[in-house]
Amino acid sequence: MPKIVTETDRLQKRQAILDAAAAEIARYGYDRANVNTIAERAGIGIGTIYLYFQSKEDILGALLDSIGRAIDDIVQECLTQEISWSVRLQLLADAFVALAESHRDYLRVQMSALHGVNRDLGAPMSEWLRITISRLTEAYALASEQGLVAPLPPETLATLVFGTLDSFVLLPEVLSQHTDLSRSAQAVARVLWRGIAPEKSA
Amino acid sequence: MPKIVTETDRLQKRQAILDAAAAEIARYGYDRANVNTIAERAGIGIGTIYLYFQSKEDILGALLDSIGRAIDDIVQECLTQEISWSVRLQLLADAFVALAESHRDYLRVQMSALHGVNRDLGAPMSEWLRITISRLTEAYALASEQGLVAPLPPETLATLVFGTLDSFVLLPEVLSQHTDLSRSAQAVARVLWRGIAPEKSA
Amino acid sequence: MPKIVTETDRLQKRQAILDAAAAEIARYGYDRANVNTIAERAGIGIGTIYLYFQSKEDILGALLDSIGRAIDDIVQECLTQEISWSVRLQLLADAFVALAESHRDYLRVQMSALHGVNRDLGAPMSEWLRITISRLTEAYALASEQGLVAPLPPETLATLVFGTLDSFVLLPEVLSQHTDLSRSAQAVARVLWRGIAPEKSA
Amino acid sequence: MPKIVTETDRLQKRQAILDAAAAEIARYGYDRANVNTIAERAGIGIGTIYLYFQSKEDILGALLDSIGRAIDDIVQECLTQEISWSVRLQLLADAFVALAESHRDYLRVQMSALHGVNRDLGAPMSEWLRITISRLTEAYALASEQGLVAPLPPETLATLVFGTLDSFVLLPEVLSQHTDLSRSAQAVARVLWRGIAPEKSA
DNA sequence: AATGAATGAGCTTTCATTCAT
DNA sequence: AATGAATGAAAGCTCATTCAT
Repeated sequence: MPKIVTETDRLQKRQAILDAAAAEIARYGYDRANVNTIAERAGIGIGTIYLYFQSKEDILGALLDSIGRAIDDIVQECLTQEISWSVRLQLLADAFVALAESHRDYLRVQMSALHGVNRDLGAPMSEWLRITISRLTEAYALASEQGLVAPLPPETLATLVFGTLDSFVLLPEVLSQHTDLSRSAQAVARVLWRGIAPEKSA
Repeated sequence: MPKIVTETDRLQKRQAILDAAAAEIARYGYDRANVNTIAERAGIGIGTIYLYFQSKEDILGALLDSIGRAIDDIVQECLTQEISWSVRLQLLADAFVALAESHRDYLRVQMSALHGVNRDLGAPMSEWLRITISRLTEAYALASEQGLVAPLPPETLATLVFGTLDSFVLLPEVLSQHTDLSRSAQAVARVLWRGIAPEKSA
Repeated sequence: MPKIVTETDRLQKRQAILDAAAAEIARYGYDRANVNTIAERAGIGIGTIYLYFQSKEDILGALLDSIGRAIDDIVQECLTQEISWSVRLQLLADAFVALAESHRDYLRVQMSALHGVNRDLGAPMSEWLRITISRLTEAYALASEQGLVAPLPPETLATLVFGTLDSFVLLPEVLSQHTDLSRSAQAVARVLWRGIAPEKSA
Repeated sequence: MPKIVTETDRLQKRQAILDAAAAEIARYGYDRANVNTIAERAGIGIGTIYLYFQSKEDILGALLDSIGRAIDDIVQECLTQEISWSVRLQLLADAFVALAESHRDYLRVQMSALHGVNRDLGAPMSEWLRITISRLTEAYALASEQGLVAPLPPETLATLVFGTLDSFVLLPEVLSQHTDLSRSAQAVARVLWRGIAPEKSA
């Protein structure tokens, strides 16, 4: 009779590995994150890691997939709702703050992949990024046609949204400042909205 | 009789090492950049590197110092001039584009340090960042008092400027898009200006 | 109430493990043969292997014992019969061919142990080898006394018989040649017989 | 001025590594031979091994190439000389004994590759084997046409020569017997000659 | 009796750094 | 000053074995 291991158990352990990996990679970067340490953090043996993931790179892939999907969900959710773009931006900023507070390590891993590691390792991330950006671009184009927002080249939109929103989590950490993210989010959302609001003149 | 090596020679060789290192780190990330390859690229022997730098980390430090100073120079230059903030933002964006085009590798190294590697390694960079940001913040605060721009929490300003401007170089590369940076810069500068322009007094 | 497992069941399962192990070791060599794969091939769980054998090394021991005994049986059978040495050699060669065709994997494992792995692991095999060789040597000495064969140092006999007969299976495989073993056996037996036939008394 | 390392130095060090590797592989088999131990035996650092060889497998390749070429040289030398096949066999046997005494480890490595390790690792060896065997076969066929030796299928010849000659070194070791190889060689050469001598009857 | 998830010792290989020349 | 052969710590990964079920 085999040891009974429920699917839930498996998923929990898998998640424990991912969390431990995210913490290590966030702190030391992908290359310096040590698989032994990750196992230790996750409270399991080294070999066990390789029962759940094919390789260290595979772990990174899973992390990037997870955070990439989370961000895309947020964006999708914000775009789906029938609200003004002013509110939408606010919602988006708030959701980013929430994500930053619940999954700060994951967000830092994404950043790390975006800039710090070998390009091909970041593939799972840039796939999501492309999806999310095209989602944003499409919605924005529609709103622009309806005169709800000022027209904007698509790449500018992406730059604004990702460049700005991602910087929330990051800069305060790098500068060792302790900022109130929520307050900061409101300010940024307001600036962005004023920046993209349609021209008032008739 | 020791070979006479002029100060100029030394500086040229040092610069060759830095350029080679920037290229390697930009391509592979700090950890995977190979000191042997850097030496080869720079056209010198491996041992020679260690006559100019204490360690690989020291090279990174010098790179970050160099790019950090360059950015600070740009910002300082932009803030010094007696121009409207609308023009100033445009100038700043253009200067970033110019930097991205002349020192793309250095900029990518900065990004890599900002997100991808061990916090300690990024120290030389965050020092410059702090200097530059406080310079910006101060100037902005003054402008805000004079009613030239809308009031804004300092951390929001930093987020906007760095988050947005850094994203110029980056996102197109990650998404494998070929964008016209200059055009994009103009759009972003305009949006930023509209975002921070003072409320029109009725 | 413990499950009733007949002795036959045990032996069948044991044999299944041995066959699977022989196949794996023949293909990959002892060290690279994977116990997991062996279990899978045998259609049982990994843990079960260790109910039948103490260790991987123990499995190898059993294999070597099995093939060693089989070869000794063949030699003993050939030596027991009342036939001329000319026919005896032919019989021996044919029996080797039959063994090679029915138990090729086992034979390859023996070879692997003879040359490829740690000396200690080969102990169960060299024991049988010694027995078989002394059996051969003894019979040959008797025949030599009776003038049925030319006198020969014992180690030469062993070299000839084992060196030659073992090569049947092997060389064609290594050289990726497809040979008709039976025909080859006849030729070798003839050469050997001519080689050891007694000097014709003038 | 670079450290002057002569080609001779390089070759000596390379040879030291090969000798150490041969000793380790001969004792423990390829898979269990430890690269660290090989380096230690060779009196160098671990990293140095990888300045001379690409990988562990590459070392094995060099060993097999070396012993394969040595054997081929012996066979070629024996076949080139204008002597009777009776003497030729004697010469061959003696040369094998000499090789066995000067390069026993190499010979055991060859055996190990022939039987013990994954087939593809043995590629460099079977190439030489094919060359040597076709050399032998060709020469034998010619002699056979001239009536100097009895006709024999080519694969039988290969079996006899390699199977027999290789067994010299091996069996005594496996059986832990101390044999006088030279005396044994003579006996075997004689038997082989009688076995392949042309039929006397007109 | 049977299972297979879990383990961790041990392996090969890389690469920043040193130092004799 | 300049070199590059030599080094060895440290890393990711495998797989024989155990043991709770």
